[in-house]
Amino acid sequence: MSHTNQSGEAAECDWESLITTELLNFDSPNNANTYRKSLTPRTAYYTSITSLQQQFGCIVQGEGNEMDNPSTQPGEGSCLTEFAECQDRTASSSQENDCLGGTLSQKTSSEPASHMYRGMRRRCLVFEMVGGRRKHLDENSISVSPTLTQSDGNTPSVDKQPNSIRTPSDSSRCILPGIGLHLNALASAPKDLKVVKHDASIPGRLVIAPGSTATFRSAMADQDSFHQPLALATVEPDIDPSDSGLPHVEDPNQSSAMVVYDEFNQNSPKKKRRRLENDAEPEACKRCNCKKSKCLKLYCECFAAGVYCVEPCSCQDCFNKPIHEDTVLATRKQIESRNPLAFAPKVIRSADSATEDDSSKTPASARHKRGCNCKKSGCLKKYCECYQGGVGCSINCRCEGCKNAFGRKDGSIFMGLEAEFEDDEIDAQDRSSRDGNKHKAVIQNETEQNPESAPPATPLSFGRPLVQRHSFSSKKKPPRSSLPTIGSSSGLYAIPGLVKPQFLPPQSKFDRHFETVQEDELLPDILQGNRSPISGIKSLSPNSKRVSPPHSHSDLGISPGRRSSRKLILQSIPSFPSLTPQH
DNA sequence: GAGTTTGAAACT
DNA sequence: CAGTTTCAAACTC
Repeated sequence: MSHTNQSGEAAECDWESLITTELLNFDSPNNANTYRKSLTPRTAYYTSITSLQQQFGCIVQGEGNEMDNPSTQPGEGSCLTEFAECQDRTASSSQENDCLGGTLSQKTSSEPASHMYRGMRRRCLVFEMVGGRRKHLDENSISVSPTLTQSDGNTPSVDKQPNSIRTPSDSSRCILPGIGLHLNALASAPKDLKVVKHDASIPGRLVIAPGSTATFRSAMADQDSFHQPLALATVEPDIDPSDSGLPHVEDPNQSSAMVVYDEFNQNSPKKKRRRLENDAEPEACKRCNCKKSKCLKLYCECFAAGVYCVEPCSCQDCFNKPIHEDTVLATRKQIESRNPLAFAPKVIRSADSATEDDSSKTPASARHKRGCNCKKSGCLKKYCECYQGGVGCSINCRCEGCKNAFGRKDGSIFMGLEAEFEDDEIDAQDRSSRDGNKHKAVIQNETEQNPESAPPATPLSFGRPLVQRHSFSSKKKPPRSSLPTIGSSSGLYAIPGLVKPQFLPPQSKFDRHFETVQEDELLPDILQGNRSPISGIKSLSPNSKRVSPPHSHSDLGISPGRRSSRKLILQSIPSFPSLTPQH
């Protein structure tokens, strides 16, 4: 939706133009070869490209027939359909938002596997587009790998992407756009849709989503400006792959599907990095600074995020590049063999968080998968993965002296609320440190508070950025109004089930540009249908207890006993007007 | 910008 | 599984 705006069609036109141009570039044999080169072995990769092409082609041509491909894989078909609708709507320039949120949710019924993939669709309009395009390719006798197909289902919403891509003036085509979870983080956020400005420094990135079922390649076609950025975004399944029926993406192929991004980034990492830092929107992409790991270990944020290192990185001896795809994949596989969840999102968002009501956004809705092990930071600094991910600590955490503003491990689930009271306990020091981290969060608040205005906007709010979202006022502890926000952060993660927190860029980076994505958009059907108890402050459905298994109490960071208390707390909170958009 | 702190990742 | 080392981000000055 980001691309849609008040300007309505005008904007759309620009977008199309841009895309068209990029597409052409991409299509050119030379360019195509370039991209294929590194991925050639990988069907997925190829597919991705194809998808990309299709995507753009679709946009350019304005085709709406993607829909006629119901037979495609579950996620895909629906995606196409939705996408088509979105396009239509967009064309009419009237309901961009619907596209993202309404459309997706509404369409579900028509889809075969809709139930399963619904969540995915929401998150990935972009992918949907891809899917559509893919279909196209198929017609053109281009084989699409299954992997890709799956990917499509997860594709991020097109709406958002377009914006990012489209910025007319943007030199950077960073496609941050879409990104899957991981990408999200990278790409994300930063882009203020309205200001659609891309950080040139963030050329395309390869995103390898470990578990991602969907891979999206944004075509940042403009290679010139982007240094060949082919961004591929992969989205992870909202739910456990097994649940969705989607294969876990450990498949190398899938991994391979990445954005092929540039090989040009290698020069002067420091300069690049510096440039990025100074850049107005440095936050756009993740950048590492690895010196010894060759960017082939989880120490490397890029690698861990499933993306290739890019120009902005200051890494040394980096192997996390398309040219070393095989190495990357092999390493990745090795790591996964050791720990299958190594590349899985670290933050698990509980179902409830996805509630549509802003009020329902609870901080506790998401929790770190493994929990942190902080000893000295009090879980108040980004050293803490929980804190960094914008989620509260849970019983899974082994932290000491937990003061996580998003929720303490001891059970203070609802930071927002409790924070008010508990914060008192927090010494000034803690606060200051917290404030420092959240300095920019405040800005975000407005956006969150007016999700509707912003949401569509976020081209990709995907991503890590959530942290930022938890904005407390920079100067104070989290205001009540912010409570929801806190919770929402998790919501930002596109996937209700899984998110990649680790990639959340520093808050500071995101805050500014961050645009809210409605959680519900991302919320999988399952979650919606069955809201966890926590789900909603406002709405506690009878089914509230039917929480999806994955979201155990532990996930929520609440012990069974605590659950009830938490619930009470939430319920006690009527609603947060500020957070609840009134339109 | 350099140095320190921190905690995850990796290793033993 | 626990302890130690390595690593790079986060943070401080």
